[in-house]
Amino acid sequence: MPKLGMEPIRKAALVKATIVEIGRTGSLDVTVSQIAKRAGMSSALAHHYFGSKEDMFLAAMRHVLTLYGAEVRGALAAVQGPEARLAAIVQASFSAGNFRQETVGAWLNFWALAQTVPAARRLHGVYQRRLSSNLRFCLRPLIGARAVQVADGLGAMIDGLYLREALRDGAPDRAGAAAMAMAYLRAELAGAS
Amino acid sequence: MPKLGMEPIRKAALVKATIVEIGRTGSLDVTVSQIAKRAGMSSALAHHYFGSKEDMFLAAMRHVLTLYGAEVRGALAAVQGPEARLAAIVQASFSAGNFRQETVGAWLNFWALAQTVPAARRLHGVYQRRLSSNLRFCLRPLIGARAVQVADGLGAMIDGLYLREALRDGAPDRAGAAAMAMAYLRAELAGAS
DNA sequence: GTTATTGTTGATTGACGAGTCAATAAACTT
DNA sequence: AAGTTTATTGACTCGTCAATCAACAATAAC
Repeated sequence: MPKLGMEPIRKAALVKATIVEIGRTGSLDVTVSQIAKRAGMSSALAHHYFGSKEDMFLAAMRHVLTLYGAEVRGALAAVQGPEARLAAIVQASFSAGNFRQETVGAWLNFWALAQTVPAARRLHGVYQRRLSSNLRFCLRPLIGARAVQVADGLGAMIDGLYLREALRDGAPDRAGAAAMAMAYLRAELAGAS
Repeated sequence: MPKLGMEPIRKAALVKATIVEIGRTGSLDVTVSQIAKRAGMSSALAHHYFGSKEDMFLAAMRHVLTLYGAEVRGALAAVQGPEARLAAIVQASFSAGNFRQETVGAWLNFWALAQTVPAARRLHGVYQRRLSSNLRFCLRPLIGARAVQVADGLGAMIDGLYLREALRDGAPDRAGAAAMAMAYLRAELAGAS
């Protein structure tokens, strides 16, 4: 019973299933069959829409990064003033949407993927630079030249908190992670040496 | 020409080769043959000494963690006073021995491994707790109850800096990474709210 | 010098998984 | 209604790789 216009629906389902499956098993060694099954179709169909497994991974990574970017942009649109905007970025980074077990697990594996697959590395680079630029933009009026370093530091801390979340036993601690990043920020803003 | 007493030598060679090969390819998808070849023996011999590939990975991870732990312990033995000891831990974390491309690449993949393999997760947990405990011990006399949070924060930042190192293009920046961690520390120690 | 014990490998097995293909079926086109 | 395009899958190919095995070599033990 082939309805037309399935392509976007199936692709979206596959992307979602890829993220879930990677997050669930905590590994990039998921088979196309597993993903396809979770998305409710045959592996052949998955290959039909995405040429290869790598394409599926890249689409999934792009999706995760897009969601994150959208959340940050949304949060930024709602507030004004450098401090509030910084807080918004941090909050978005640890929002309920992004900072869940499966997504964080996927992140960790995408990082590993970026080590090997050039396209993944490029993708990661784009988003890292975008975040860095956002942070610098907010920090500059507050601490001038030190903005560059603090932006890098905050970025590293956020990544580190994601990493630790992925390896934590027990429930995710969004509030704790966000508080930790904010504490760092407050400390760096206070000591304006 | 079988000389006796080969076991420890071969095992050590395999462990080293495992780390190099994982770091070089940036992935856990290295074949036993690749590792064995780099260690100068047949894959069958590798299986003879380590029962399975997973055992090889675990031994390699254990080795990396042991080296790191030894470096920290060595650095701690040389200095006294909380501030100096904290600086020593940070320095050791970014020492030339630990903070090189291939080792950092291996770390990232071990993190991914810890997501899936319980033994790897336990191993990682042990070392994370040990580091955390070391940091808290130094921080307590300086900032009291806040020591717990700052120790966690510093740990996350160090992990984050490792992560970013693994995905950086270009030469490693030990000094920069260490400076960033120290800046965080200084900021948190200064604002003793 | 015969019998373990340890070291070593080439060849083989067995499983698994990515990607292809041929076939079927429904929907749109003209 | 004949032809084209899109959707869909079961079956198949082909390669890879972890793990095993059978055999051989050298040293030690008795």
